[in-house]
Amino acid sequence: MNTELPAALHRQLQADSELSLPDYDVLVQLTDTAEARVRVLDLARALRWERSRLSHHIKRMENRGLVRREEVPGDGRGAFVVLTPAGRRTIEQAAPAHVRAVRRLIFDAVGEEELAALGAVLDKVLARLDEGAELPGV
Amino acid sequence: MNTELPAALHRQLQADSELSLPDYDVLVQLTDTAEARVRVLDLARALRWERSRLSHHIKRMENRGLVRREEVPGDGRGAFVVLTPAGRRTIEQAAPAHVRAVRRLIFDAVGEEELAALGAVLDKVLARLDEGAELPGV
DNA sequence: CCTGCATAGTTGACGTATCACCTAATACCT
DNA sequence: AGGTATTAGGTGATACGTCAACTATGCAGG
Repeated sequence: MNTELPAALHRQLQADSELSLPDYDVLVQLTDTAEARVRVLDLARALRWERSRLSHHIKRMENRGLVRREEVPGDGRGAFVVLTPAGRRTIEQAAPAHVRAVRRLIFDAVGEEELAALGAVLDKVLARLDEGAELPGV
Repeated sequence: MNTELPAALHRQLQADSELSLPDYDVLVQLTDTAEARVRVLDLARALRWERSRLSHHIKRMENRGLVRREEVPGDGRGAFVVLTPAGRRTIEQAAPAHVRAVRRLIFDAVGEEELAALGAVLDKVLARLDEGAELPGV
């Protein structure tokens, strides 16, 4: 399921818009903030992505005109990622169908109490992952 | 979780062997069959992979000497994927630590009845995915 | 000031995944 | 047999992710 569910959502997005699932995740983060402007590191944390991955992805999205980078006044190292008007238009156009797809594939299928049980299980495994972050000793 | 759990298992495999998680999955399928020899299409179905993906992956594994292709006597189009001795050695050496990691991250954390609940939820969503295979209408 | 270290972010190389398309062999149908 | 459709599998282009290494700025202690 952890491959086929994202794959299905990805295909739906591609069919209805020019966005990939990761594109969508990035844009959601940006629209969720007041200024549609986020520091790269904060964005990486919110998405639980590596900085490197985000950097590559932002570059691709920048080439397509969905976002752009901007300098940070106080800190010469930092960078903002900023939603462009085109980016905003794109996600606003793509969101409804995506939300419907998520509802149809998950929430219509599962039921509330099951969902809670699922959440509990996932949290436990995530906690395991965090505590054993230095895995390779097993 | 669907990104970080595979990522953790992947890192563990890489640390303890020269295998990636997909490599491991392929090798498991091969060792699970009597002759360590499987038709490409059967392998793709068992892994729930696209033929194309499998073809690319087999080529990479072939270059590393883990598997090799073999002709099918009756059918000039087909191909077997065959486990090489090196491939067998590699997976036998890698499996114990991987099994331990899976147990530690999942089965130690979750508990039997929760696991059953999890399975039920995943099955429902998978059923949704199959029935709505022609998604993009939403 | 200046040396050293930490932080923010980028880059290049490489493995992986998908898509659209291609080739060759087989099956089917008359 | 001859023509068409189907099936098995492979390929090239491109996007995605990770790792290791890099640049440049900031910052702290002497």
